[in-house]
Amino acid sequence: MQNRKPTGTITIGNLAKRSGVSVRSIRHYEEEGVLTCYRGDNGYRFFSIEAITQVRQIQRLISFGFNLKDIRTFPECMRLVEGAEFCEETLSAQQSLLQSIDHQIETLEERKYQLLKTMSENISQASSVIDER
Amino acid sequence: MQNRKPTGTITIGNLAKRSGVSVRSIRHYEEEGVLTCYRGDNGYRFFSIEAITQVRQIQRLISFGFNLKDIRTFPECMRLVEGAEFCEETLSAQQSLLQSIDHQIETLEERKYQLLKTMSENISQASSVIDER
DNA sequence: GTTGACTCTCACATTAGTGTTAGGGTTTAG
DNA sequence: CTAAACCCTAACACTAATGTGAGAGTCAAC
Repeated sequence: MQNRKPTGTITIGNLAKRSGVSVRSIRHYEEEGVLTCYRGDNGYRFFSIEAITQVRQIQRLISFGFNLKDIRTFPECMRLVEGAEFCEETLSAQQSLLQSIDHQIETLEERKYQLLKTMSENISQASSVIDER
Repeated sequence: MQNRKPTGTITIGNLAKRSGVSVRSIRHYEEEGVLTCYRGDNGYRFFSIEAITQVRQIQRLISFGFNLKDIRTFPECMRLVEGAEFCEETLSAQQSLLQSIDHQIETLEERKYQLLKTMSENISQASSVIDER
């Protein structure tokens, strides 16, 4: 059991409790290759302590609008993979992330503008829905 | 055929061409109850000319982030259903729509802020979680 | 040595809009 | 009459993350 559970590692349930992420999601992250783990000879997953921050980071990236396929391509340092040091790729990855967010904001601003336009048209037109052909 | 195709109506393919919305989507809108049509005795759907603006409006509402279930509950005037006049409900519906968009923008601004914060911190956070058990 | 708490894999459900295909009627033009 | 071009219903696929449950193995404590 000592060689089955490498020292300094935690089980999936433990990781789930500590990170606040469901066991199901963690398994999914691991299956999708955005999270690594050791496997005991009983098949159990054993995660390093760093995985706690990793899964949180993954959920943060998801909340940014990325899917797991995107995240998998990110530099390891950005995913906080253990052993990864700060790397140059992080900056450009974060910059494109920032760009993506800005783009989403722009899209929403455009929708807002269109809505306001529609609203002002409704007030002036009020009943000109008899056109079109 | 003249009584099968009521005058002033168009077929689904025609509506698709004129509105730029796929036949499949139009059928789906009709099935979901956000779009009305007549049925010929051959089972064909016949839409009024106003449906052209209606399906465009539906897609606009979808682009605002609403689903068809939401849209179905909207006042008819907001969905531009034929015969509907301007009504008071439209304004409040549009206002909550506006509020929803503003909320989404706020969320994104927060994410952007968090990202910028992360970017400025990212050197120091790799080894801040050494608490075991 | 048995029970309870874990873990594993596999697989289907959900949400929503849209694409696609199959199999079969209908209309229209030549 | 026939062929092209429409239309119909029904049903499954896709995307993506997560929930849920079955059936089975494992571990720890009493």
